[in-house]
Amino acid sequence: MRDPRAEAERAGWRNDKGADLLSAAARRTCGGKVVTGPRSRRGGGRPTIADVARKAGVGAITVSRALREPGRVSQDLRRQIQDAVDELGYVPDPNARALASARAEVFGVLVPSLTNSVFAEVVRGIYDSLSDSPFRIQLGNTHYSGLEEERLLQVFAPQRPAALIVAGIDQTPLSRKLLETAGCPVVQVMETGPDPVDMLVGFSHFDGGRTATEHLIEVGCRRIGFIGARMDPRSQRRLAGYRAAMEAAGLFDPRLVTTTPLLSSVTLGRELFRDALAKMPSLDGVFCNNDDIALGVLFECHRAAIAVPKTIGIAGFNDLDMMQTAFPSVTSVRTHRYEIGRRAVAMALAAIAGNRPEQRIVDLGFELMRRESTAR
Amino acid sequence: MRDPRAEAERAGWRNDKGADLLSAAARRTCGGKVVTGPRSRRGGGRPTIADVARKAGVGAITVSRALREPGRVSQDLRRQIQDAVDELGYVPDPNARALASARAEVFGVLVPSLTNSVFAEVVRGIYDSLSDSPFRIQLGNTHYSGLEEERLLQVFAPQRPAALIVAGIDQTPLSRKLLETAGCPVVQVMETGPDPVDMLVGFSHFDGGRTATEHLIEVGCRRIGFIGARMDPRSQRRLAGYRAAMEAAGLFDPRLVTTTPLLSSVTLGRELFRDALAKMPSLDGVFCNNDDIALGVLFECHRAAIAVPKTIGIAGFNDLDMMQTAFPSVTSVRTHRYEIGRRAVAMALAAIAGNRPEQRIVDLGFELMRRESTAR
DNA sequence: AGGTGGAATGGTAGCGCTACCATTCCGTAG
DNA sequence: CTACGGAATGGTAGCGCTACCATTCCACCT
Repeated sequence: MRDPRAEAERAGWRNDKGADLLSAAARRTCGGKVVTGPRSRRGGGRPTIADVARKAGVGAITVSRALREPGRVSQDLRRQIQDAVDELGYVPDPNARALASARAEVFGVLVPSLTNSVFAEVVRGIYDSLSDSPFRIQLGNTHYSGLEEERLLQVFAPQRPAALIVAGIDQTPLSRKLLETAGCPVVQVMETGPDPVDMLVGFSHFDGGRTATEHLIEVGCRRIGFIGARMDPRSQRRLAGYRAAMEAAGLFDPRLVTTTPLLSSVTLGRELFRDALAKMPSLDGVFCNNDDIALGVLFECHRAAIAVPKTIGIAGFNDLDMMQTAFPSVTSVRTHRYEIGRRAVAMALAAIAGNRPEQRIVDLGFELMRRESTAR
Repeated sequence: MRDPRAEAERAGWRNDKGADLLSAAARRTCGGKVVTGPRSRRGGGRPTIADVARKAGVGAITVSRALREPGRVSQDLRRQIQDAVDELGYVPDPNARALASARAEVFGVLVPSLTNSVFAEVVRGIYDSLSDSPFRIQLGNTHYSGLEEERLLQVFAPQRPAALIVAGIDQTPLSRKLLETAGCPVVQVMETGPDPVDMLVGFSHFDGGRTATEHLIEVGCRRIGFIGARMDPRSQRRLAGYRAAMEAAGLFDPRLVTTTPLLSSVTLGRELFRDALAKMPSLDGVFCNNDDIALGVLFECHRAAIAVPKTIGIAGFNDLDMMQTAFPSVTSVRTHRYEIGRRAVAMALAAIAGNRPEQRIVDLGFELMRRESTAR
């Protein structure tokens, strides 16, 4: 199974010194002076655009054009060049291309978490939308940190990406400046707001939080707790929506709110719910910051034999698949994560192509999924 | 808030024709002949290594060395150069660097899914391990398809990545050849096996499946079903482990096995469990391909008032956080996904540095977490 | 004093591609 | 018939960096 040639190649990069000695030995000397031939192909022997041009009997630049703007090359040459490309197995070097054109075919994507399934789905939408394009994706994990976001933008910008997609609208001033001066389309995602850096696709977390809370009030809950983890700006807005609904109904009480900066998880949801109950045993509803928390609440209700929705109504946020299957099924605010990713890419591609979307701010909304957990 | 200069810059790339006209207007003519000065900085005015060299009063190559191999430059110059770098805000251009050195500071990472939290955690381990290194990450989603994996490898290879990390050991022959001839360290992850392309970090899915099944047998289950979705090679090996344990105990019956090629989800787990029960109502245990499925089974048991573990014991795979919090808590095979990502990077970095790990195959094992769902 | 070897630094020549012209060749208008 | 303009193609000169030598300088030996 093992290919000895490949093995030898691997040995090459294992130790650069070894490789140096080899090439030194292979060097020719002539009359005491060292004469070096043309530098041996560092690229590992892959064909270059010049090889294709030679084979097709045209200039290198024509090959370049045939590949990038086929319309500008006559059909005959185009076919000839394509044949040469196929025969040689030529693949353009993206690094050389980026250097020469001062523009890399890369989308920079910054998300606060790779494991939070909400962002994972946005990222999946982005990947799926770009899989047939020449664009690669450079993904960065900001860990919900503005400073980390700044750092990553400073790493991404020098690569001159074709577009940048970032989560949220609460960039630090430096991050915002980096985005503004990146010289490429920028799409902020997952939220909505009046003043995007460039383009924006998302929905209103405030409205989502308010809608879910209003629903709990409608079905007869009165002492409705808010349980939230990792209170990032989006969670804060959901909390604000909750608060607005509660205040409008004259039901708000700060003791109803239980939050933590810790990263969200089902287990943490259970613990926070226990804290909330200890603080306020008469709770008859909870709006959870997200579905992980809601699931933790649901499990604790099972464990403590608290009837859902009879004793306590539960509403979550995001509508993960499991919420419809849970027992009882859990009311949640469905958000269109995958579609946000797709839309962000579509807008960026349009801008790159020169026709920016007329609508710079796209609100994809949300949908309240009423289920058993609030059916009272 | 809006910076008009940035706005203008954006207008520039909106329409290349516009930019062309601008620069054409700025071109000087002299005696009827068009004279172009040195090509205007396409890079957008960012400082280059030559600017730093000039400022520091040294050769460009010395700056390059000071940045990449500080040990080979005297301390005086090093400081001088660092000052110039700081003052100019110089950041090396990764594209130029990759072109000149025929080696990009990029890790190529191929996973079958971005939303499956198992791979998300591997990816997180990889990102966290590389966040302080100069290496970037190029992530590819194979969608559990061998052909897609081939396609992505053909995209990645021309970029001459510093290392490749791929999920699984079941590459197609072409993919395997691409990996072998990539000329960089290759780490296969998530599984173990005798014949890696280069290096390997993972665990035995067969043993995991067998161990979970043996545990169900030990606690007294006899008619133990296997429920699995998206039967990728790893799922197949878990199934094989299940089968081995069942056959060893004289309990195997093909009607106990319920699988589907559909993508795994909690909802699908519930449906498959209903199918399994319809086929075999006397089921007294289930080993689930993964925790999503197990959760679906658990919810269906709640809904159908099937006592867990009394009537049916449930075991899952991967031990997601929620399994310990579920009610009843669910027995699962804990796998070390994050650590696999970290270890893969550590091995690749060691190989890049020239000292390949003595151990090319690392088995990180797994741990059976016995919980209420099998406490009979 | 001359030789030797190593450390520090620099010059040159590309890496593979594309921007920016220049050139050629046609069809059409004058 | 010539001038003109546009379409198709090519040549040249880099993009910003690093590999590969060459050079310098010094300590240390013989």
